[in-house]
Amino acid sequence: MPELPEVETIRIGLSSLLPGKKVAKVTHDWPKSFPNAAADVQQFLVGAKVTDIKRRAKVLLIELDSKYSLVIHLKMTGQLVYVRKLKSPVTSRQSSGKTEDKRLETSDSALEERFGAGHPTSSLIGKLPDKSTRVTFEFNDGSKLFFNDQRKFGWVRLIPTVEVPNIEFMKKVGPEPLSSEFTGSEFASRLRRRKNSNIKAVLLDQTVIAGVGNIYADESLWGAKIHPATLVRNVSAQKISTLYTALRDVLNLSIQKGGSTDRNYVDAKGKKGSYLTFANVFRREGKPCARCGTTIIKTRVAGRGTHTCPKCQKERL
DNA sequence: CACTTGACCTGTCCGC
DNA sequence: TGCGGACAGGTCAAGT
Repeated sequence: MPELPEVETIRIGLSSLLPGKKVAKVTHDWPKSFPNAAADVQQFLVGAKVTDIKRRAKVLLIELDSKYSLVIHLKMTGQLVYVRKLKSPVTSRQSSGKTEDKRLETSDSALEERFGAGHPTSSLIGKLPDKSTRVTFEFNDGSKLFFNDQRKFGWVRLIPTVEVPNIEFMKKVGPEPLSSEFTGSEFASRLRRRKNSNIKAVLLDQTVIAGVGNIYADESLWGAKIHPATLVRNVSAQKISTLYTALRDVLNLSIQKGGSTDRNYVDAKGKKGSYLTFANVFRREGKPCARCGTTIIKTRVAGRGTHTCPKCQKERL
């Protein structure tokens, strides 16, 4: 579920938390989640300082002063949650100097200050690590970054920063839809390469456009009043132009709202995103369309659960 | 080559 | 209540 807006929200969060911190220790429990050789981790990660956090498509890049980068894909259920050590350990009557208070402070307390306990924007995160924690990065100040991934589809790689553009995914991934160089005409010409596919499958294809997943495909198609199963060759130039704008609008709005939390997604501080309260079709089956009041339905297109307004988005194959 | 489907995983929900 | 199966949906490999 982390799509472009969710990964971008995490990037923004980590950018205010990690740069300058030095990696002290790394542990992991699931080899596929972080397959790098232990020797590389020791040589290029432990002791390295974070210099910058970047994003390309749905991939997060944590750059290090060792000239290596952590390349992270959250796939469906991945989370990157940063927690710092409690500033003032709870006082204990036990003999001093024996056991340090090792509890970590998630952002729950700050959230509860703002919203109250149990508020819908409160954290999904309990005590960390938990059973979904795959990799733990510990920094020299005692703070930690947890890579959690219930379904184990996500991964972390440590590779030389100069090699990042050469990995297979980076070589074939399409342009960033929110980049200022990404024009409506480029959008149209890239879509047209796949004229015999349905338009939803093409939006989801990362080699066509980067970063769009199921949520924003459905939302943008509703915005442009296009049925997701429509073959690209049957979509008018006018509609594609409308879709270009609708897609950028929903991505921008979602970044503003901290992304979409459907099930697992949380930002770098463990906080949910609120975009779905603004969504027009995604997870709104059975509810009225905001434009015409017709009941939103859920079907299957391109192998995915697909949400549409049957009146606004006429099927036209 | 263009395009579609299955595999990778675990947790949750639904029907019997 | 327990149990099997469908479902969630990003990406790559394998299929048509």
